[in-house]
Amino acid sequence: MDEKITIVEIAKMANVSTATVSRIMNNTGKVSEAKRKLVMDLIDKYDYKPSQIAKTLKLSKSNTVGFIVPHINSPYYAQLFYETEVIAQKQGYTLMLCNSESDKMLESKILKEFIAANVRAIVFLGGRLDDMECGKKYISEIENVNQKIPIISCCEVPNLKCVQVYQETQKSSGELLSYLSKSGYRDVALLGGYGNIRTTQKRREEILNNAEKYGISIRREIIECDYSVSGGNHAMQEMLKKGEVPQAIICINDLIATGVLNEANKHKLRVPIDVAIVGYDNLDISQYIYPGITTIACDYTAYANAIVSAINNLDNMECNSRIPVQTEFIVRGTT
Amino acid sequence: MDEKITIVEIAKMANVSTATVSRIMNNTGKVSEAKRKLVMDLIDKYDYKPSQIAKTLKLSKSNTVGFIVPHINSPYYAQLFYETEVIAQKQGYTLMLCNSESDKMLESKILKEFIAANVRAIVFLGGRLDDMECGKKYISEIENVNQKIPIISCCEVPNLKCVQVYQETQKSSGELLSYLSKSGYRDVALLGGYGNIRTTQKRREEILNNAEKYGISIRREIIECDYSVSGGNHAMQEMLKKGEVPQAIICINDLIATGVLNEANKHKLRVPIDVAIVGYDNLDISQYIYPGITTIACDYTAYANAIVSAINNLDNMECNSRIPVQTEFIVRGTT
DNA sequence: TTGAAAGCGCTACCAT
DNA sequence: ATGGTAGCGCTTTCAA
Repeated sequence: MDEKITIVEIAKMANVSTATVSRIMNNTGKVSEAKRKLVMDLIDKYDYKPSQIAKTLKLSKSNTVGFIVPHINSPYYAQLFYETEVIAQKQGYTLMLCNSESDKMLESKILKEFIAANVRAIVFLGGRLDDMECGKKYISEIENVNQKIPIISCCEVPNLKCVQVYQETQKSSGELLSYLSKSGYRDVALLGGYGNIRTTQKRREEILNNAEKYGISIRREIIECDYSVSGGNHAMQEMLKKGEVPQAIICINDLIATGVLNEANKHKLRVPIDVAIVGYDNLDISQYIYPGITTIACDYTAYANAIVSAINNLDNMECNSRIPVQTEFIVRGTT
Repeated sequence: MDEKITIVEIAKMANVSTATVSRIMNNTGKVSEAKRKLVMDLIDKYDYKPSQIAKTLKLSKSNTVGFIVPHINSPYYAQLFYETEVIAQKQGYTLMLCNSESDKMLESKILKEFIAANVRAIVFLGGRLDDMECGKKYISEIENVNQKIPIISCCEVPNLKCVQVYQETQKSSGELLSYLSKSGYRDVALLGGYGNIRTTQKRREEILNNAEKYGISIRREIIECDYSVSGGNHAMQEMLKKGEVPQAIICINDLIATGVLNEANKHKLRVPIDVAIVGYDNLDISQYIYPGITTIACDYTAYANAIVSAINNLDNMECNSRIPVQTEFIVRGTT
């Protein structure tokens, strides 16, 4: 292993103090042009980069951001993390990423690790914040941590005191209903997800509460399933078993919609003639999977920008900020 | 913001020295049972967790690992990262994840950030290491960094002095050819990827060099495309335009295979009767997309275990270690 | 068994 | 314009 070079070595070689080197690197305070040049050359020559560890300890302020997702191998989280990291990286942040499996114990462990790592902020997705049945103590843990390190919740949680950045699907769900109505779909079913998940419940209610005014009837029964392609497969199998297929199925995300589409293909149902399919999120594959999934699209770039902006403005931000990110309704081949 | 509690506060409240608190937390040195209990209670009460930053600075050894991928929104990288993080987390590591876009400048920037963050090790995927046309200076940068921080290359790179963990597809590609032969596929094409990418070239050669002995003829022309579903779509369109479709298409990964499958569906080709499709990697969706993609499967868990083991054993490891991870040939509906 | 104190690499205050 | 130095929170050696 090579010796790691420090500010002391640079200072010695340049015959200046560490203070001067520090000033030069951070552009703080006046330094003569001669010394600046001398020191910069040394920095270049030795490819010196100051220790973020020491800097963080000294300033008690790091450029690291903690990111918690249930599982990054789910394309929605992967896409959002991707966009966020790309933007954050350009602004000098480095992201730590942990999978929580939506397990509250593990979430707590990760939260503690992030505190110990002195991260600048914590971006929190899924898990307890998305769970309406989550116990009070887990929510207050969030608020306690938020006293030490700002938490950005990517779920809208009433009464939770922390910055919240989330998708606003209200307008799009109206457009979806309007479109379905105009296209002649009257018998429509909701499918997938679980009722205790905030995001899911919100999407369902937006549909349920507005369908009537578009002359659409939503089936009473909602077949639930987990948020994956196989979830969609199973749910569609169940629907097929139970009887008549509706004219259109609104799946609670694109992964489930993909599973439903597969299952429809398998059973020789023609999409969208025999059954239309709609999803949410607009995953990358949704546009490439034949015949293309009609979806209420997340604007990942806007979402990521909102998150990074929030991180940048943490100091002058209401602890109660609510930052909605607008979605967009996109029509493709499945409707 | 709450005051962050430190070892000094704990020590004061317990009327002991910080040395004693440190000994208790780390189980190093003898401490009387009375003091141990006293201090432990305080630690619990205040939910105290020592600053990893200070610890890292002091010990010049962190529990952070740097992970570089071209783009985490690609399911192969997401799955591998996921498995690795889950295992690493259990062993006390925290992972930093950066997207390089396979951009060599950005890779260099990230490498420097990881050094500044004093990460324990760097796991490097894709980009320059997978590029046979990569200039010498970028490779020697890897070796230079490796002098300071161990790099684990997830690509087999001849002559590169660093630990290398990679998929070994040799055996599986034999099984694939044998299977295709027995199933009566004689006219087979390779499709997708780029010839300058090591992993791709290796896969192609394994097929090309062994097809004959199984009585299979591989088409001369390889239509290239990027490693995505849309890449597969386009490549298949091109193949369709050029003329007769082969009996089977070996796609260089499952994403491309998915695109090819979609395009086949779109053109009413029956899979596998009119054309059979094979992929590599065994992504999650490969088993759910109807009718299921036949693939040479990556064993993600084994791969992740190999990576974390390597991180654990870095000290007593040859700087030239080569750690192959065996793949498995899986037959599904597309053949 | 325990404590005092040096020092990890850096920044910023206080002098000059 | 420049340097000396305290101190961020921790571990570990040295003494007692």
